Amino acid sequence: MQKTKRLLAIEKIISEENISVQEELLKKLKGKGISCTQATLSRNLRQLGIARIPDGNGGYKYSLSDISRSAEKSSLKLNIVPVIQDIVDAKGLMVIKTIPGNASNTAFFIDGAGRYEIAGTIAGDDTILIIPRDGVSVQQVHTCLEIILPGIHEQIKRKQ
Amino acid sequence: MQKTKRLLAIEKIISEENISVQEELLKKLKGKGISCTQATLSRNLRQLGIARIPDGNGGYKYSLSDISRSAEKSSLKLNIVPVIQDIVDAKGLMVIKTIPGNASNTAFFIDGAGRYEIAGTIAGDDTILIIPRDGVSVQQVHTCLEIILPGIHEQIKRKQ
DNA sequence: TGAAAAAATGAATATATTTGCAAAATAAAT
DNA sequence: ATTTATTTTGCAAATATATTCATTTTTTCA
Repeated sequence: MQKTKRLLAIEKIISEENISVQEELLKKLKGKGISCTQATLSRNLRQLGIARIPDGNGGYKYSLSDISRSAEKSSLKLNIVPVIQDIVDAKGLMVIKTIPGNASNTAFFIDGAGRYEIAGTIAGDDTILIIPRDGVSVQQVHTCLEIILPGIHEQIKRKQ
Repeated sequence: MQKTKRLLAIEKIISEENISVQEELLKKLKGKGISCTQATLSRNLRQLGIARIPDGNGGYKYSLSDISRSAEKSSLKLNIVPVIQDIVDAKGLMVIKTIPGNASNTAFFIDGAGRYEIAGTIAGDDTILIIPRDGVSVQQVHTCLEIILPGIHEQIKRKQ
């Protein structure tokens, strides 16, 4: 799915570089082999909650807006990451293991991020099933998880 | 000072109501007896760090961006303003007098706002020296201070 | 699978925002 | 007080962004 790929790429570029107009972002995307029109970009930015904010220096830059950022900064996240024990891909789905009793908190948090890539989650006591939206690869969901819970993959590696 | 009054009014309106386009804000201002053109408004919004962000509902609204918001919400501000006794310009610098023992808190708060206009501050017990960045006038620092600590000039006037 | 519905997209256009420049207002300096 | 420098402002024009509408693509459902 072209759109998901584009949304991810947009988020990534926005968070790494200073983009001040959409045409600029358009070119960066083209550089990554992703192309669309400015109109589509405008719509995508709105969907992602990305805003054009004053950069404090007389200019502007695109940036995740308060809402999306607050989800990102949430200290909850700090509590969530450590309870995750393992992530296994299976049948195009993703299974997350947590320490006992923590699956539903974690799933709730993941749901709360409102990511496009994730169709839904089901949580038991210590296991969460993540169902990617059709057309979204498990790899894309990994990327997405890393966005929601930075450092998560690194952390799992350490545990193993 | 017309501009300061307008900046304050803009902040207030933005934080109380949902404004989605500048013309709308222009009308609200007119209703309060403050008038300017949309061009000026655009410039003021940039100075204030106010951005047009997706409202999560398919629309847009103006909102203080993260930086200004964190400065604004701080209840610290309410404690800071009253301890300021006087502001005197001297030699292109600015000297702020506080009640005894409060200079360093206040300077810390001002530093925290991360304003471009201010190169740095030095605080004693009841006196702060504010050093404007090269090319920044004392007048600009006044405007900037009013942004960081709304109502501060009004308050000093009252004390005198 | 094939038809119907929904979602995504581009082209062109409408709307909104920003900016260059000159004039006006304000502050600084003599 | 007058002149000089700085800042602010409005106007008009330039840019940038959002939206409409028609079309294509994708999804849903029988």
